[in-house]
Amino acid sequence: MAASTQSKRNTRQRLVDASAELLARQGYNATGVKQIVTAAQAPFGSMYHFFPGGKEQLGAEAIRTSGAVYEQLIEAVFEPAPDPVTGVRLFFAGAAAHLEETDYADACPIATVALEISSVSEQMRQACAEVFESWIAAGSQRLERAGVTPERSRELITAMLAALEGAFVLARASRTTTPLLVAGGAMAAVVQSELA
Amino acid sequence: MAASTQSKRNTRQRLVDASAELLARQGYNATGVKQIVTAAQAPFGSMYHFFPGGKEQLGAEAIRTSGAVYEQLIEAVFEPAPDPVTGVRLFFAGAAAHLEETDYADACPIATVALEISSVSEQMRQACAEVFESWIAAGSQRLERAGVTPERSRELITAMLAALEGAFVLARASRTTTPLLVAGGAMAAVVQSELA
DNA sequence: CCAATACTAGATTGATCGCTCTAGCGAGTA
DNA sequence: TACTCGCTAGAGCGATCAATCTAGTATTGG
Repeated sequence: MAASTQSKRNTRQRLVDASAELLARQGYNATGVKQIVTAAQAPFGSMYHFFPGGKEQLGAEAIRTSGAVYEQLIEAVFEPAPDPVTGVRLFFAGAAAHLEETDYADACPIATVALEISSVSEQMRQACAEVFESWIAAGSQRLERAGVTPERSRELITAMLAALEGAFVLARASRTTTPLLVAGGAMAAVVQSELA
Repeated sequence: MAASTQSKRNTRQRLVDASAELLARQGYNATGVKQIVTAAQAPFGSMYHFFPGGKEQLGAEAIRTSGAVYEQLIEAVFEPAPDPVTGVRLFFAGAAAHLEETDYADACPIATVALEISSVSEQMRQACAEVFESWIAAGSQRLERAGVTPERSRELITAMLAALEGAFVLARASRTTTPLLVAGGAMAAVVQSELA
């Protein structure tokens, strides 16, 4: 029974993980169900066994998983920073480095899907919205600890996330990391003046 | 000859215009060739007559056209502003209003395509990059006239465009205009401190 | 008026899409 | 051993994809 549950978890989880990666790199429409099960090394039949809602259900779960993983990642990057301002800089610089290392493939794991699908699938749109919301909430807490009011923290983090997402768009199109560095600089200045 | 050239221009142009609109709303992968010719009320055969490079060539041209149209639009929105700071605010507020009016369908005409396709089609990626570049160049000129150095203008406009694009992503996912308003406020502050 | 060219028209192709379906495997229970 | 049931396995469905192909109609220059 333990082994059975284990293998079940594995197959299911492999499907979600493979989806998360493919969705991040190619978006929703360009990713086929067949491609997902192949990448996950999962049997085709299992996909509709675990996800009777089909591609959409699997996609929504993959988005939420990506969201949770990246929330941890955000925390990890901010943690070693001595203050919020250098934290912001480090964060954008880290994103730039990672983007370049992956040949401009790994940007935001859900942005492409969010743009593609928000007007088509309410289920997927909601998943994306929840992930963004959780990121904003996590970031806000961090700023509040630095002495910023809750409302203002939320505004600043929302603006920061927007700058990050947009910089990813520009960076992927231009194959340059400058948008990330420049946007990071601008947002660092905003946070700076807020703390002063 | 005049009539012939006219009709030729019309059919070709209708294909480009219809593509531009569909690409903006649905992205590249979700937009079918059949859907384009139907929307353009153009004969299917004409599409491959005018665009032997197929969907990709038509897409690239549509992106460039959208870019040119929106560049005019940007200028028009900034024109009546008394100073750059209120110009920024007006711009983001206008984008928010328009997004809401179109039920969150009309955001950036090329962002979705840029994210979807930048890692797949070099031709399309380049078209998107050129459009972003032209927007940045146009915006920079405007800031330079307010007394900011060319390099700094470029940086500020790049950050502003990033904030705008990212705010669109968040706004479409959350079906809220607050990301646009908040990002606009943050960028207005940045420009403000630059001019002071 | 005729030949050449530009454009229209849509049937058709092969590939791929998401998904359903039936059949059977294998581990746990009685 | 028999039975159940979670899961595997993949053939195959109808639909749709981008693109090609052959005919055809206008329009043009000679």
